[in-house]
Amino acid sequence: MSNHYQRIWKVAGLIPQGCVASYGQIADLAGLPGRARMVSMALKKAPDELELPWHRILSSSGKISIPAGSEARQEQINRLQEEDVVVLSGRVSMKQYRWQPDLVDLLFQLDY
DNA sequence: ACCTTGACATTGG
DNA sequence: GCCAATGCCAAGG
Repeated sequence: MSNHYQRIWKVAGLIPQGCVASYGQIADLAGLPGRARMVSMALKKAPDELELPWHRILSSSGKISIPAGSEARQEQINRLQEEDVVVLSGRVSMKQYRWQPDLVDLLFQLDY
């Protein structure tokens, strides 16, 4: 598996409960600017045992990106609401919940 | 190697 | 805020 996935998984795993991030934001933090779509792929391929908080990752507009009708979509909504994140019409207010990590801490966390 | 697909982002109307 | 057009790029056929 490419080390890009590893980096994405690592960053995604650091999103605190009650917060959300966009695919693009995770890509940026993983040192992969412009590759938001790779984040979605990496999440789909992530081993279950990593227990990544995939539900905290949304489109940049705050909309849930999982297609309607999918079972995972409702699961994402449920998980967010369990963390007291308000979801209205399949959307979360990025303004209120966006993760704003301390970049220095992040570097330590990622072993750079 | 070529073409299509997508759990994306940005821009312009 | 919604939508369409564009750009993007790894995966899978």
